[in-house]
Formats: sequence, structure tokens, C-alpha cells
Amino acid sequence: MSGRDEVLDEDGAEIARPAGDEDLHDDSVPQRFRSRIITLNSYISVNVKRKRAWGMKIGELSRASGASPRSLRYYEELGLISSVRQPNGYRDYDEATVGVVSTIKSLLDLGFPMTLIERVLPCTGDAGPIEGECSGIMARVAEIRDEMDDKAHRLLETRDALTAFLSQQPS
DNA sequence: CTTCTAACA
DNA sequence: TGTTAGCA
Repeated sequence: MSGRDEVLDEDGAEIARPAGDEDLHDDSVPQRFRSRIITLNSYISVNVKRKRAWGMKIGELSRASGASPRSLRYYEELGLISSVRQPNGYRDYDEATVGVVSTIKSLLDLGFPMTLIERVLPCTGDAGPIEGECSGIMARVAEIRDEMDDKAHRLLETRDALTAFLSQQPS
């Protein structure tokens, strides 16, 4: 173990060159860079111990979330999810993104238009720091909640009507 | 084979 | 949102 061996990811790409302790005490390394080296070292050690230097590529996230790569790029374009780029230009997603995508899919499932999700997600903090004024969007969300109440009631009525209808049918 | 961007029968 | 083209 030289401490200077290349660190490779699962695909064999070089991801970083870990600095050994000698670098931290070597006067050739300006002290203003040492904190960065320490940060890099801890980042590398954490990820290498997890046997994974990077997060997940779009294909993995796609399989894990059930969303198509096309959708994932679209969500990212809308700012719903984010990613960093690997040296090769490939998107690198944090594992936590799977949860955000699940949220998006759930809202989409419930009939929320992408345009609304685009404005609501930033207010949940899931897609990053809460920014902007959310009051307007929250008012709209409350409106939708009330509409849901109506739909729920009508749905129950229809269900009961169907039950009554079925019980009248001859066996 | 996978990903990327841009564009559209 | 899918799909396809042309690269890397």
C-alpha cells in the first residue's frame, strides 16, 4: 500500500489520487491546500470503504426508481433532481435521489401535473434547500387538497352505488 | 454496451 | 414521454 495507488471505480476509471500523510507534512504542499487534501481523503476513504467511489449512473437510477432515463434527464432539466458529472461526462446521482424520484412518481400518479410538481418540490426541501416564496404554491396545494376531498367523497358514493348495484344482480 | 445531446413520424 | 441519430 503506497497510499498513492490510483483509486478506481467499478468501471476501472481513475477517480482520484489519494494523498498520503506525507503530503500533509510536506512543505511542498502549501498549507492553504491541506484542508482540501484532508477533505478529499475523507471523501475517498468514505466512498472506497463503501466500495463505491461515485453514486449511481442514470441507468442504475432508472432501474432503481422505475423512471426512464429520458424522464430522469427531464426531471433534472426542470431542477427536480440534480447530479454531478463524472470525468467522462456521465451523470452521477446520489443514492438519495431514488427517494426524490419516488416522490415525483407518486405525485404524477395522483394526477399532479409536472408543472405543479416543478413548483412544489423546491418547497419540500427534498430537491435541495428551500428557496423562494412558497406561500403562493402552498395556497394552490391547499386548493388541490380540497379538490381531493371532493373527489374522495364522490368516489365513496360511487363505490357504494356500485355495491348496491351488484347486490341487486341475480346470482 | 451505456451515456450524451438534440430533435421529431 | 418515447425514440432516434451520431458521438465518445
